Amino acid sequence: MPLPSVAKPRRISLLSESQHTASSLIDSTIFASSSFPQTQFSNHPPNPQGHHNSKRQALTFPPFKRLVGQCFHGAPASYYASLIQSCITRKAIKPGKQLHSHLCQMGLGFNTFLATKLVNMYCVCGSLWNAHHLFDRIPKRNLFLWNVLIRGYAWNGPYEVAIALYNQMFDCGLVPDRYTFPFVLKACSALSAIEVGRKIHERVVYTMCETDVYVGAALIDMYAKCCCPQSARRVFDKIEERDAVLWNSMLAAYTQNGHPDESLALCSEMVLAGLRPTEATLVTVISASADIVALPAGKELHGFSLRNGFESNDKVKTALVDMYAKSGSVKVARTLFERLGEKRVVSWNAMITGYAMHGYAAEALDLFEKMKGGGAVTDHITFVGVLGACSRGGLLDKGLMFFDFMVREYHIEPTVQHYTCMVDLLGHCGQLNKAYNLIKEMKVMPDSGVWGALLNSCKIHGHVELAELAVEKLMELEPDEAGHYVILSNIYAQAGMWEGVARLRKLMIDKGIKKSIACSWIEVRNKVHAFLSGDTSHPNSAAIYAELKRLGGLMAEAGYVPSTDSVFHDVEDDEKTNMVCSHSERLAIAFGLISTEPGTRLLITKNLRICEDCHIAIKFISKITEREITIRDVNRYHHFKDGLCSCGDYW
DNA sequence: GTAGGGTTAG
Repeated sequence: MPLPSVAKPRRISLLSESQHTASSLIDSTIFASSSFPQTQFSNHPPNPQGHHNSKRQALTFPPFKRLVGQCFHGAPASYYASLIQSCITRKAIKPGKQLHSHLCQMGLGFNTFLATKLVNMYCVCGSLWNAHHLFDRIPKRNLFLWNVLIRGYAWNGPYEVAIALYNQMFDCGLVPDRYTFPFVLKACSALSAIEVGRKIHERVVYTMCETDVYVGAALIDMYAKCCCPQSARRVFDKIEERDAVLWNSMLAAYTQNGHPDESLALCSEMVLAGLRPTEATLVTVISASADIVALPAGKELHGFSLRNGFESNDKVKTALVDMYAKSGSVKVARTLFERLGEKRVVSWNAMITGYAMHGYAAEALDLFEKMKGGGAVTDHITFVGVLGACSRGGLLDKGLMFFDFMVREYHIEPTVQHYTCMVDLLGHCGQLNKAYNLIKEMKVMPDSGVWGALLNSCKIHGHVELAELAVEKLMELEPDEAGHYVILSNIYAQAGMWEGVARLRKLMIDKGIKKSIACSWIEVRNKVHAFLSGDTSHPNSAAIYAELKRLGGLMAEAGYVPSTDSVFHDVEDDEKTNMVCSHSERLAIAFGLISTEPGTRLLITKNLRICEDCHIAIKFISKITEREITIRDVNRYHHFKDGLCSCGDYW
């Protein structure tokens, strides 16, 4: 925003001026100076080139000091309040501090009204130490003051202090009000502190604030961040007069907790209830449609946003880039990405990770270079995309270089996701010991994703010892997940260690662990068709199996040799279907081939990780049929594993 | 006389 061009500070009598004029004066006096750095008033971090060094600030502030010294004697508190407000609006802590010091000289430093404004000023500027220090010295603390400080901590952290202050309020005989709750609940959201959050909810009910939309939205957000969407829904249902933000909060609660279908359905209800979707509504539900890989729903939302004046909204457009990229339409995503008015880090990340997800390693890395060249801010998610691209593309040297680059140049501490990419990359390239050493060096606790990446690599390279170690860790982290046992069993089978296969099978029976049912689905002409492994319930089942058999013959001619390593997993299903491998993704592909025009791209979604043999088979099918086939895992959505997917019933 | 809530990448 360009700064106003008033050059000289005016010297006038202020006592008869309105607050608005006082505010304008301080604006023009302090902030109009062309030498004052613009970044001082923005949310951006200080310029590393040091544009606002002490010399420049010294040049800027004297006019304000003169103003303070010459004009303020006898001014009413409301006048000072408006000056502090100017500092708050511009997040200008230095003039604010000067004003604070002046008020102390005038004996107004602990005036509750003005001091509360000053505490707010320090909070808004992120200087919680100053805010708290002043708070401690104010003799008469009212509820308003407590709320201001709690809000400061809820915005800036440490969040625990916001909760501690909330508890201290009671000791001082104060009762929280409808303003207190959203602040303290925000701190609970940040900490995922569900127990504290529930206690606060009890207090909300006790103080009859449950139907307030602001409190309600904060409660919904708290339950959403604590992975309790059902509790969020109960709050939502109790509020009769709902505004758009309340609806948006509930939509986000569903989207964030892996219920994109519920989010889309609720959005329809919102429109039927007569509410106009806002930017946040669209961003949330477009994100939901990306998670569900429901391209028709996503396209519909794209159309809706165009018709309702969001065509030039960059946040909505970024959500669309993400949706198209995740759905495999990377070209459409790129076109939209290029049309963005301002490319923010989120937009770059959506495009880079979209490329990485679908194996376009060169495009992802090329875009990353463009991002760096344009001087865009880079964050840890950018590197999840970059390292993911290297991992998918088998680019070992580049992956190692970027990992090093991220730590040394960008000072980004690697997260568990970065390590997962690196273990996957090293492991796939056969450097299993290096992958294991990297896990041992990790500063963060390795999760099931990291050990799973190592286990998968062990399967590819037949490394029994490390696979046993990885499964041992995975059994601790996810004791009921059948997939880990199955993979180890297959590794034993590959190595001819049949006693190991038998031992694992017994272990699974003893523990009562059943393997998850793999489900894949494909959308053809606006209808979703879902398939289970070995499924024969589809009306076109006979034609699907005939197509699979035909493909099997063509693939054999093209040199495809089915892998025999998956004995534990596959033989039972395949015996039922005359030895045609009928994994769910292959059924979905066969159905897609007989139901769509030649040349149509096929997008299959799968709820479990695709096996290596199907990976190879799909490459053959793609080559033979000249079709682009994309498989997307959505295995993070647990509800797909609960048997909800049956043919055609999903919608 | 001062204050409040939601959304965007793997």
